[in-house]
Amino acid sequence: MKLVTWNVNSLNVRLPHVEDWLKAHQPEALCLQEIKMEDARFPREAIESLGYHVVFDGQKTYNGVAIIAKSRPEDVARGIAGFADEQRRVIAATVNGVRVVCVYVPNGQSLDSDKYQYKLAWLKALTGWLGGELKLYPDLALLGDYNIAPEDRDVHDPKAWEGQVLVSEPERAAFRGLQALGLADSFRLFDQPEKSFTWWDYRMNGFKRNLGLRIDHVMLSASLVARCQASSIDIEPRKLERPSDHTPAFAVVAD
DNA sequence: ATGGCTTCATAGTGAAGA
Repeated sequence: MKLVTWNVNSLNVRLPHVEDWLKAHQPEALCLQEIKMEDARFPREAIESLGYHVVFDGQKTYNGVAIIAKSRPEDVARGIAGFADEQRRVIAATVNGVRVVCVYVPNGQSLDSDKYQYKLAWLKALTGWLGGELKLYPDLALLGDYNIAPEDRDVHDPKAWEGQVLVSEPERAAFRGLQALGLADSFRLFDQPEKSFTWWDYRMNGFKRNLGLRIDHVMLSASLVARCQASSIDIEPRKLERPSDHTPAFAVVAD
C-alpha cells in the first residue's frame, strides 16, 4: 500500500492535480495539507467519484488537512488531544489497519517570531501525544509537512540556511524527538539521490535550479519499517502549470 | 537588493507561507 503526503497549497486551486494524481497512482492513503477551505466547501463528491473516501478538518483561508483513502477511514480524530489550537493542522484515522496521522506543522516564520515559539510548543505537544498513540496503534505512520529539514543533506545550500527557521537546531531536535519515539524517516531507509527535495520556492526559479528543501516526510513505526518496501518523492506535479510549491512524498508498505 | 512568487480576502493592499 502506498502512503502519501502532499501539501497542496489550496485544494481549490490544486484539485485537478490531486484528481489526476489519484487516478495515476492509486494510493491507499493520500494526506493533504494547506487545503485552505472551510469544511462546507470541501470537494467531497469529486474525490468520492474516483472511488475514494475522505475525511478532513478545514478552516477559512489557512491550514486545513485531509486524508483521502481507498478503505473507509475509521476512528477519526482531529487535533492534538490536550492541546487547544484554533488552527486545523492534524487529522488521524485508521486506514486498512494502519493508523495514519496527517500533520501540518507550523512554519514558524523566523526564530524571533512568536510563531516560532508556537511551532516548538506545538511539536512538543505532538510528540507527547504520539507517544501514547503509538502504544494504542503500533502500526502508525506520521505523514505531513513537517516544516523541518532534518539534516544538512536535506537543504540545497546548508551554509545559506544555517540557523534559519526550518533548519534551526531546536527544530531538528524536535524531529529527533519523534525518532526517539520509534518513528523512522522512511526516505532514509533506502539509498536516495543527492539533493532530493520536496519543496522549492516559487521565486527565483527555485525548482528549475533545484534550490529546495526536504521538509515533507513519511515517518513509520517499527512494525511498518519492517514492511516498508520503498520510499520516494514524485517531482512530476511540481512541473505542471500552477503547481503547489510542495510535491508528493510517499512510502510503500507491504499489505 | 530583506526583494523575488503564490494564495486568500478584498476591492487597496496586506498577511502568510517557507
